[in-house]
Amino acid sequence: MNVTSQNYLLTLNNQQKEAVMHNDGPLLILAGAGSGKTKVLTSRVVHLIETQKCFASQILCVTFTNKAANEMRDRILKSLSAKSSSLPWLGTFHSISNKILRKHAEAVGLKSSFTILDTLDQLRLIKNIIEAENIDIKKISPKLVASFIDDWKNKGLTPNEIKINNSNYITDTSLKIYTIYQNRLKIMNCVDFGDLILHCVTIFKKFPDILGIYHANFKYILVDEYQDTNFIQNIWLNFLSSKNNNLCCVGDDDQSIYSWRGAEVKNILNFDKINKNTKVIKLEQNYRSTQNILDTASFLISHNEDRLGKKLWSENSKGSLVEINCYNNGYDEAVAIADEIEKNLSKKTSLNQIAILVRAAFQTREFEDRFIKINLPYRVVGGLKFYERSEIKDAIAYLRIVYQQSDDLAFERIINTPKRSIGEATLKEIHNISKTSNLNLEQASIVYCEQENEKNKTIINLKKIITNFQIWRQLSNQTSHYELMEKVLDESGYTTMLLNERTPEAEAKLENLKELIISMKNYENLQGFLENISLQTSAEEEWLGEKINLMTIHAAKGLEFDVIFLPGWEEGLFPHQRSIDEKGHIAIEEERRLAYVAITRSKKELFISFVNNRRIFANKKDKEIDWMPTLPSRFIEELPKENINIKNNFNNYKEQDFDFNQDQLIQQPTRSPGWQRYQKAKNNNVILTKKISYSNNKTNFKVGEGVIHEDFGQGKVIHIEDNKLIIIFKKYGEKKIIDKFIKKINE
DNA sequence: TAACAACGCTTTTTT
DNA sequence: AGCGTTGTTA
Repeated sequence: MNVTSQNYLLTLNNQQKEAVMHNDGPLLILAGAGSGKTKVLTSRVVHLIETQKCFASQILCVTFTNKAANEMRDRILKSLSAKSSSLPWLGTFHSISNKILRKHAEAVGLKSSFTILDTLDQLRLIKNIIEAENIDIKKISPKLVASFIDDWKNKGLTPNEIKINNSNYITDTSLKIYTIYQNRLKIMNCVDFGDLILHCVTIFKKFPDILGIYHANFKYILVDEYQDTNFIQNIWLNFLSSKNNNLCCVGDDDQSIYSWRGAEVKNILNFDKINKNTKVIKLEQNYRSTQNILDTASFLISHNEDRLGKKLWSENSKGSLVEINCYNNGYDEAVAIADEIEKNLSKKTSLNQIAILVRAAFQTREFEDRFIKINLPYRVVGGLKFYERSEIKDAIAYLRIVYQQSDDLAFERIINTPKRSIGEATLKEIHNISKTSNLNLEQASIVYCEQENEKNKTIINLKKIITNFQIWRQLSNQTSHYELMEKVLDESGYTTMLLNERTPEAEAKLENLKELIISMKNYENLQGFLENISLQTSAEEEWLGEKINLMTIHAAKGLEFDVIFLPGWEEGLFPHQRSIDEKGHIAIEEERRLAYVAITRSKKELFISFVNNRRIFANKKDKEIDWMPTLPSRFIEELPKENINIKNNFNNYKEQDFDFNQDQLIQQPTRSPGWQRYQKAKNNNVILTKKISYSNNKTNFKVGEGVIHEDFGQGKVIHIEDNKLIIIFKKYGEKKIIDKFIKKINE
């Protein structure tokens, strides 16, 4: 080994170096935010290859997102001295499972050509089953069933392994649907996301010889974002690592933000207990953020009880204080943030280094509107998923049915798009034939056509499209997949349909289809394209050009920017009411971790803001705007005051008597709700958002005590922090309220 | 019976 | 604001 080949070691600190050079045996790296986690992982892979511990093809490296996988691949390949290496087993849990499952599909009763259903396909299938089984859709929604099925799969449970404890209509019906759902998937030769992992585990369990192949191949296993693995993913890992025991996991319990998807923090908390002789290395030096940002994040996360605890430190400069802003409404907030970017930041910072991170995807809209208006370029990251657009899904559905006749979901999707007079009633007939004669929908359609009057318009159209399927199927063996796509779009009438619409939307769709055809050229053939498309969340994300980044906090995980804006820190939005309702305390801790992730994305400057009135959605009918008066997020109060600077924009408006009339875009005949709220607050002495209290007063309320609140009615105290009470109200669920607005119930 | 228009209900986070 | 469901028309 020569010296130059060890360049990757030069810039590492001692802990990082120890992690990179660790030889065999289980290794757990607890890596705080910004501590060089990716660098350690990539360096370790490079180290293993350069020191000839194994070949590149013998390393299994698992990430959660394609983005992370791509970045890691780039970085590793750049550092390797032998440029010819490739990393065939670097990818997401799902993409690697896909690869494994294609090789051994028969072992679980599938054909290697199986199709991967996305969430929308999944919902459609569930809905079909609900209809076919005559279950009342009003009693149980497909979404709910889907979440049950996902939960079960995340726990590694197949339908016959499930034992329902507290049996009720919802769980029983969901289980019944789950059973049918799995059968339908098998018949259609389809899998969903959960199946990719679960089928692999089933294979590992049932076929030791197959598992042996992977034991022999995977000398080292590395896992990124380990805190977000769920039960079944962990089992998956344990199977694969059980022979060599060279499992290296990197994670941060404070950044666990996917429990709603089944992630179990206990995987990381118990790692060293389950894997004997685990070496644990903590990376606690932060290289990313300024002191102020880091302190803010650390102080906030210290409010969580359930954590391993790390002491992040940094040699970086103090930097500027974290700015806290308060605005009247979401529109003002968007205007102010756009102004800040336009006037102050765009001169010294690249727009690419600025990001606005939101709790919920819909929040980006207000910013988009503003940016369009003042002509600031932006990109929404992860927002509009290319392959989930309806026209793209339609196009792919055509290819799916051509590729695989059994794909009933694809058949149903496009059989009447464009319109061919094949309506609901016809489809129902076809379904009946399919069910009684055990045929797929295409075969059933042929039977149906023979039964019916051949002069019927519907029958003529149906015959025609099925003939087309057959012609295209022939053609798919002779022409390239992208030429086939072009032909299918033209001959099916899809292109004509869009052309006839003559709307800007239709034109955009045509453009997207062109883009699809171009991107198809990246795949070798039809099979390669269809096998991978469902796992590809976005077409080559457009990171080109100078643009402001808009995304959800979840999507920002693993990324960093010079300047971060965090709007919408309001109770109900962040922390999100729905998560509070569903899981209470545990959810608050997860929301807090989410806030921690958000803050720690920032390298230099951080702006947090909240508004007094959040617009929910516009009601078209009476053109009134629905407003929700909001309180600042409890997380605002949990920030360390010596690191933040509260800029009170609220006061400016108060001097103008808090009148919203200068707000030109929202013209309202009456006083705005914000004004009304202000008046009410003034009279009732209710908490005003401008007064952010840091008092440490102790309260004389007790946990468990019954209380009453003017607006929220009766409730019970379930948690106390200083003078702030968390109360479950009978009607409004959990809220956090300062004690002086609460009365004891018997007073 | 299919296509089109009007109504109305919902919005967390994702491979 | 966008989609699915329901109601109306051809």
